[in-house]
This record gives sequence, structure tokens and C-alpha cells, in this order.
Amino acid sequence: MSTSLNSPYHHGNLRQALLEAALIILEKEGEAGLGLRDLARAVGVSAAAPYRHFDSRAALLEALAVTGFQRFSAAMEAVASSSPADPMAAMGKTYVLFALSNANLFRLMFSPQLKKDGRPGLRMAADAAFDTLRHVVGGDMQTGRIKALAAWAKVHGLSILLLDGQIALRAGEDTEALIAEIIGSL
Amino acid sequence: MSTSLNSPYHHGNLRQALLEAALIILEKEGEAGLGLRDLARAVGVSAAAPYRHFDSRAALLEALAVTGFQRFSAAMEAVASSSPADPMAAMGKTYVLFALSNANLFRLMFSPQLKKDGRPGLRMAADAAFDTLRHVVGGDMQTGRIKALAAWAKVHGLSILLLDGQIALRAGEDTEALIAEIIGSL
DNA sequence: CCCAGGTGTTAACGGTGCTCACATCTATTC
DNA sequence: GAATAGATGTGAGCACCGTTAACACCTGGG
Repeated sequence: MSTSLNSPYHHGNLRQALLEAALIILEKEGEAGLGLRDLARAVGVSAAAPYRHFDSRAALLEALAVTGFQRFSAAMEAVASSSPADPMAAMGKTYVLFALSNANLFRLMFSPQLKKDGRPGLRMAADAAFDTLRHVVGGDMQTGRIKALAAWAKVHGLSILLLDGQIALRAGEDTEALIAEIIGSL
Repeated sequence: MSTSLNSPYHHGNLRQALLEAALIILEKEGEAGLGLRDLARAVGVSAAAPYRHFDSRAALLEALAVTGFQRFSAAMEAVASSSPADPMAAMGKTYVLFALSNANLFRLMFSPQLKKDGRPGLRMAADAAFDTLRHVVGGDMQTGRIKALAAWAKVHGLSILLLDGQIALRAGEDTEALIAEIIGSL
């Protein structure tokens, strides 16, 4: 019944192998470059095999995005529990750095085509992640809803603008310092 | 040589018809739903015809995004030249409302896959749009670069979060009022 | 008048996501 | 310890997509 450990089923436990390989391909090639055939070949399995574990390509992408939100939640909780001097700023910085170091995964997490009809799992994962965000922020300082939304928008927009290379760095300018400066400017 | 007006070439002037139909399909179906074959059929032309006017599907999308940036520029200049009481807030509101009322076009304008290698036209159009934005902002108030970037990030993030339905409206809450509140909170 | 070339068509190629019938393996049951 | 039921992987193939090539057409300039 339950998958007994260290006894590979048929070829090993796919699904996990698929997800791991998919994450690597995603970060290297982008979402458009993640094809089921390439993915299957990377894991050493036939092209139809992934369909035993994922209903469709979209379902595979959804699973990737869900793990992305889980990692995101973990990162936010970690920095919050380290009780930094300025929790708001520290979490904002973590938010942006997460986006920058998981570029394509972050983009996938907010990909519009995923939340088009169906896909309630994604929505739930996103809500869970932002609930922890809201909870942590609300716990550390009594911020009004509007201010919290404004901070969220600023940090999210900064992430995307940096990700897309819209914000040009000046000569010899440090990305991390710029992030801190922008977050610091209330 | 040069295209003389009001004399339809072969079947009318494609390219313009393609762009207009593509804009409609894009807004209705999203970028993924915009296929060259469907587009060609919508205009009443064969599947290969668009390739006389666009090198590839990506080039077609780029052209759409460029017109998006032009419209965006126009909207920003229009509100700026109306010299409102609070220019910063007025432009921010226009920014967000533009995103909301041109959802898929806005997403396309910032689509990551478009600016991947090549596509200098898109980059130029985006830079032009943001140059007018920067110019207008800098002209009306002496805002420092950091503050300007922070405002841009906030407004851009707010647009995307609203677009993706991440920000939940409370019962009987007005979207436009919420936008104004968030923008107003410095 | 004719002809160079811009415009549209038809047919096809490779590649994709996806499905179906079939093979194979695992885990339970007697 | 076989037999069996169900989960897992395979191979072939479908429909569709973006793209290209060879061909037909129509138009404007010499």
C-alpha cells in the first residue's frame, strides 16, 4: 500500500526524479524550454511515462510552482524567526533575493496561465505562503492592511523589475545594496 | 514603392488587420491562446500568409508589445499634461488602471520570453515608455532616483498582484479606491 | 506591355502534448 | 509459493503547432 522506502518500484521512484530534473531544466532553460519529451529523456524514461504521475504538462508545472511556494514560505519563516532588527526590511530583502535566485521558478509561481481555471492546488499553496507572510508581519508590528499591501506591492514589483532587467544598475552599483535602499525608502 | 493609402494590395492590408485581430484574440484568450493558424483564419487568410509580414510568432508578439508600450506612453503623457493636483498619485493610478484594463497586453509587455536574446525593438519601446515616465516625474517634482524606483516598484507590483487576483477585495470594497489608498500610503 | 517583386496559397516537415493498447513488474491473497 | 489485480513503463500514433519551400497571382514602374 504505502510506498515502502528504499525499494524502487519499477525504475526508481519517478515523480520525485521528474520534479527534480524539471526544476533544473526550468531554471536553466525557462518554462518554455521545459518539454515533456526532453524531461523524460533526462530521467531516462519513455515520453509517455510522466503521464502516470501527472495528468498534463500544466499539472507538472503546477506541482513545481507549489514546491516553489513551499520553499518561499520556508525562507520567509526562517528570516522572521531569526528576529532581525528591522523585520519588515529583512523580509522584504529575503523576498527579493528569493525571486532573484530562483528566477524562473518565481516567474512560474506567478504565471498567469497556471491559475486560469482549475488548479486550486496552486491557489492554496500561494494563499498559504502569503498567510505566513501576513501573519509574521502582523505579529511583529501592528501594520495596517493598507500599509502591508503597499509594502507587498513594492517588494513584489521590485522583484519583477529586477528579474526582467528593467532597473538599470549604475556603474559599479551593487544589486543587494540597491534593494536595501529601495526597501528602506518608505 | 511606398504603400499608397486606401489601395488595398492583394486582399486588403494585412499586417494591420493581423495586429488588430491579434490584439482582440490576445485580450480574450491570453497569449497562449493566440495561435498563428487561428489568427490567420480570423482574418480570412491562409496559415502561411502572416509570415510575409512577421518573421515569426515571437516577432508578432513583439510588435503587439511595442504598440502596448506606445499606448502606455500615451496614457502617461496624457494624465501628466492634464496637470493634476498630485501628479505622482495620478500617474500611479493611471499606471495600474492601464494594466487592469489591458491585462493580457500588459502581461505580454513584460513577458520574460520576449526579451530573451534579440528583440531590441521591444527593449527600445520599453525604454522609451519609461523615459517619458521618468521625465514627467522628474519634471513635476524633484524626486530622488531611489524614491522614483520605489514608487515604480510599488505601482508595478500592485498592478501585477491585482492582475493575478492575489489581493483579495473585502466585501463591498471598490478596486479603484483601494488603488488610491495604497498609492497614497508612502 | 511586360516583367520584377511583393503578396497569398498549398503542401509538407519536424516537433509537441497527449492517448491507447500492450508489456512488465509489485504486492497482496489463497 | 503460485495466481492475480493493479500500478508502472513502453511504443506507436493522433492532432495540432510553428515554420518553410515551391508555386500562383496581382500590381506598379520601366
